[in-house]
Amino acid sequence: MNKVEIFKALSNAHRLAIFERLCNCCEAGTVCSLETATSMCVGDLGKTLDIAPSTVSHHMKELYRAGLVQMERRGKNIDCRVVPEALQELSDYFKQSLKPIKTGEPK
Amino acid sequence: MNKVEIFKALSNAHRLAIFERLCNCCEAGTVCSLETATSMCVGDLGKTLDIAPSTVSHHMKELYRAGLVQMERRGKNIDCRVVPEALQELSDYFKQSLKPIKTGEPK
DNA sequence: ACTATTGTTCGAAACATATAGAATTATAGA
DNA sequence: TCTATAATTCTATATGTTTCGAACAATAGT
Repeated sequence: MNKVEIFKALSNAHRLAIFERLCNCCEAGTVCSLETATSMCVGDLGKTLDIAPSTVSHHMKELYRAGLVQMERRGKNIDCRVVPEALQELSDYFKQSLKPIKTGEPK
Repeated sequence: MNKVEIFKALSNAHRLAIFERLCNCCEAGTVCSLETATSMCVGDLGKTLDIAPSTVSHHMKELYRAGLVQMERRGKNIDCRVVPEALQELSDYFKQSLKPIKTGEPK
């Protein structure tokens, strides 16, 4: 899990929007656990972003290479979903940095 | 707190190294809470990274603009330290994305 | 005041990224 | 098989980023 690649993937406004959309792809007013989370296809993810399909595709590739999303063909569409382990690891990464308590004598 | 700017700041290997060094600036074998955490000066942060001082300075500016670090002059040096609230917020950001549970009927 | 130390700012070169459009691939349905 | 839809790959261009060195600024000590 390469942190630089991950942060690079999230460092673009369009990609972050796509990523967040995938994180919140449950419809309002529904129970949405990780198991029941709906996926979204590449076309849907690009909507309202005002960028070309080829650009959306490129951004998805970056998110995929960073290990943030999974992609799987389902018919004509390609289902995209967030990799929950990545979210967990990132949450832990910052939480751990927050509490660098080590054993021993204080300075 | 602009997420894109934050991830952009962490998306470079040198800047991430500087950031992590600041997160772990307590010496091994010491108790190191946020209050007692030592700061590091710009020069120290650049050591072992093999980049010019002007480049380190530029990277610090990026981390500062993103709100990830504080900087304060102390004599000839400029003390740098991580902003703990930023770490907390980032940890929460990913944790929250991990559990997008909403009330209502399942799909 | 002079000097050494520590950082910053500026300008230029090298490198990387974002984007669109055209051509291409894969699938589903008539 | 032909057509429409969904997405990717490729190519080119415009824009941003990283980096260094030189010049500058601020501080501390002599």
